Amino acid sequence: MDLDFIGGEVQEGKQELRLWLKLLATTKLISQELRRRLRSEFGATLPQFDLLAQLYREPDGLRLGELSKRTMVTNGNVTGLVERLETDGLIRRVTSGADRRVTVARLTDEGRAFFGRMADAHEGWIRDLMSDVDPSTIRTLLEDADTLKQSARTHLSGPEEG
Amino acid sequence: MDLDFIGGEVQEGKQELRLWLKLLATTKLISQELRRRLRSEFGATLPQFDLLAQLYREPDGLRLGELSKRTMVTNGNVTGLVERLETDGLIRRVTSGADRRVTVARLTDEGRAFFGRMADAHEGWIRDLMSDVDPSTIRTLLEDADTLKQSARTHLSGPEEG
DNA sequence: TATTGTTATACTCTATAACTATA
DNA sequence: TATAGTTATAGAGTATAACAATA
Repeated sequence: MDLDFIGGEVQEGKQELRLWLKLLATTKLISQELRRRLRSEFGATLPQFDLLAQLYREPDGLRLGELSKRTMVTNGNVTGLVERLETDGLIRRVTSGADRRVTVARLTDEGRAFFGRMADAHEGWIRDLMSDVDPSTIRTLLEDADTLKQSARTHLSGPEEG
Repeated sequence: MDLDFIGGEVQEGKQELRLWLKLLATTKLISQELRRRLRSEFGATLPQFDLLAQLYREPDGLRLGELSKRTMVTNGNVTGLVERLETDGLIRRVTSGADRRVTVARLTDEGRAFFGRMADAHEGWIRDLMSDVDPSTIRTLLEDADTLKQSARTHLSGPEEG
């Protein structure tokens, strides 16, 4: 509320805003490119890719609620996403024996193979898009982005657990 | 293409992917929070906020094509966005006298006042969400994110100019 | 009563392409 | 012919809330 200047140059409070706008523009640029390629080469969307990636790491599958948390997609919308992927034969839903309210989704063999191919291509695209950024900057960004994420998570308004 | 190890620890090629996933998760987390607050407190969406921000900086307004480039929204979709905002009385479209194909959008007085309030709140939310990140990290992130953006822009597949 | 997942709804965004009018 | 913007359309994502089955 008092003075916001450092060396008379920049308003400190504005730096956060500038950073956010930059981050938003950057991820939007990259996201659009990846979306375009995912669609044209694999007929997939980014949320679908994200959901499959979560299942790829979990051979035993995940409960839909857990999938919802990890992908940051609401329960209701996860149902829709999962349905489309199941229709495509990439994943399968199984009702748990222990607690019959619980549904577990897991990749089918076809889904696993398909995601493997897609993830390889995706990784190449990312590497290509970042090819002018040197490794030390990549590492720094990774760390700093993590710090940022933690900070944001701490200051969410909703009843998040973290 | 040869060896991908640094100190035997991490595959270098994977770091880019890790960074991307982290960035995506972070911006998604923050975006969702901002979207929630923009909607509940101002009845606005993020793309609308972005579009208004562009016009806020340009008192003389912007041609729709230019607005489309800056917001990274296609021409056709800019029309829809602009129409909603015009209906709300926040912006106005004027056909250029010189070249009658050209339409210029600019903020109304009401739109300017409204965006001013919204931007203030928005800036506060950002500052709050980033409050655990120290200023030097903010600056580093800003620079590195810019490097990343430039790299991505250079390696887009489409016929982009930059 | 609380939890898990589904259904329903309304709105917005996204992508593509065909179209109109100007130039 | 090329450009600026509009219209049309289809498909997904997003948010909210009500609901059914199960615990």
